[in-house]
Amino acid sequence: MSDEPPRGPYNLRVIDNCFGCVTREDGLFCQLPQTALSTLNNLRQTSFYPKGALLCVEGQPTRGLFVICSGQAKIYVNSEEGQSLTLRIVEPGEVLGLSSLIADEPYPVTAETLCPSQVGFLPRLAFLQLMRAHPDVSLRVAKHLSMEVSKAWQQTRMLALAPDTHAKLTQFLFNSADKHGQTTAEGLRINLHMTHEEIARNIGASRESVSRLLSDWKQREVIRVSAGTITILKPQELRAARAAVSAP
Amino acid sequence: MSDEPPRGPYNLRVIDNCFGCVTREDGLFCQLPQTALSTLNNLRQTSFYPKGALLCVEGQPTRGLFVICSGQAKIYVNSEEGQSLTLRIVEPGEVLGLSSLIADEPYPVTAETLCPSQVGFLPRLAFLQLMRAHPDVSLRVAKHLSMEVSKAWQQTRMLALAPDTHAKLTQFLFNSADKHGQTTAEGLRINLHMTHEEIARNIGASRESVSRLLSDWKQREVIRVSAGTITILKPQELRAARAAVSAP
DNA sequence: GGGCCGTTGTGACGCCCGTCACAAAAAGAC
DNA sequence: GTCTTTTTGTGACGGGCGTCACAACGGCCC
Repeated sequence: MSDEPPRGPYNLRVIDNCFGCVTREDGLFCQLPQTALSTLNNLRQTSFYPKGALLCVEGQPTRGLFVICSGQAKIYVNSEEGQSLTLRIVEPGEVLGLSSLIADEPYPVTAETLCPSQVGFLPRLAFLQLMRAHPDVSLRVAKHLSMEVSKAWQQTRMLALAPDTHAKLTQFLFNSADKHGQTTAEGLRINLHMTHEEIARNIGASRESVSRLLSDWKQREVIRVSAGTITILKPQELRAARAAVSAP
Repeated sequence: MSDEPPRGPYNLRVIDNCFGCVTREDGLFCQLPQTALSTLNNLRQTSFYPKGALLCVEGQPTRGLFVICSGQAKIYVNSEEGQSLTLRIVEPGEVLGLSSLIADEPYPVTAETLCPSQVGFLPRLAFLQLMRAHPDVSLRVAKHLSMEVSKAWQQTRMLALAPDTHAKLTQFLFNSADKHGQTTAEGLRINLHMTHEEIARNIGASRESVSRLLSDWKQREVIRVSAGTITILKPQELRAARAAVSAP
């Protein structure tokens, strides 16, 4: 179509200022006074990254704040043994690196784009000045960080308190459903474009365990799997899980 | 001594205002302008709790912010199966409940005093007003929350990325050493007034595993244990651990 | 000192799950 | 289409660790 707006690198739809960006109502920078938003818009630099680009690397000094305008990024940490644990997927409108920027610490995690993405960047000092100049920004930052704390504890809870892999995978599916799920006649449909390997990294388990559990559930018709989506047919049976396993 | 100040309940030394309290340089409320500190001092209520008192309970609405003036509290979460995981020990000068207050969520954790403690309390709304009135407070809150985020991720990392219990216990000892440790001629001395059971809860392991590991290390003279203190005699051997186990 | 209770030390057992190995299937590349 | 690479499905194996069980030890209060 000739009236389509021009596309940027990687054929991404370009988001060229912060004013019209209403990706999320609860984003860090949404609903700020016009003056703050305007300053913000002048400060920001925008870049386009291919899939697999590293936005920041664990241990490197915090240069600034990233805002995912479009696309997705995953944040993860690596153990000495080489295995990695995915902590969170950052969606459009969300920010990345806020806590380490303010605490003045190195990035505690690595962030990698999952698909071609447009990413805004705010240099560290500029952002700190913005915070000082606009108390509203500080308040929003505080609120945002609170949500991060809450998510972090939830994650810890999920990983450490789950009695077994089964519970973790179940939890993971329901969490994903909360984010990208939709209720259909059949059941809860989840758009999950992840390999078993990636799921395994999210819950701190091995790829084989994930495969085994999923195929077991498929056989028992608790879930249905098809190209990138998982449908939970019997949610209650999934939760009951442990009892079902010990039954004959 | 007759010139000792009078003691409060539980024979605690009473801290009766925020001005002289210099427990920590990096506390949430330290180094604030006098006006903010003064408002703060007027708002706060102080209570004394015995050992084992629950300051807040997981899932309950957030009533306000706690400040540990003296004593200690542990924060923990419970799994459905009844086992609990200790997330952190809150020391004098630190606060508790900040993130859920700002995010306007229920307390995500339970907090319990570990010994008789003096605890300050700031009601939710009063604190939010204070934040709005004093941008400095917002900034400090943001900084504080950043540190909480960083601690939370570290914890997650420790719990989920450790290959085995050995690694977790080792990590736990070195973390404790960073907090309460002192270097002596023998080695790194740690003041740990915790039972094996409590340690186990900190690292998400069973009491027996902790006992077994510690007594193994005692026999091999890697550590020395005496009434409430553990001394690490051979730090490098502790870290090497896994290799040593598979050796004949 | 004796009794009681909380803590610690250890053995036995079993199961979950991580690892290795390899085959089947699916998805791209050309 | 064929070839290659990635993803998925399963079997076998073994080790770590959680659980149960019980004994030994120590502190504390009468």
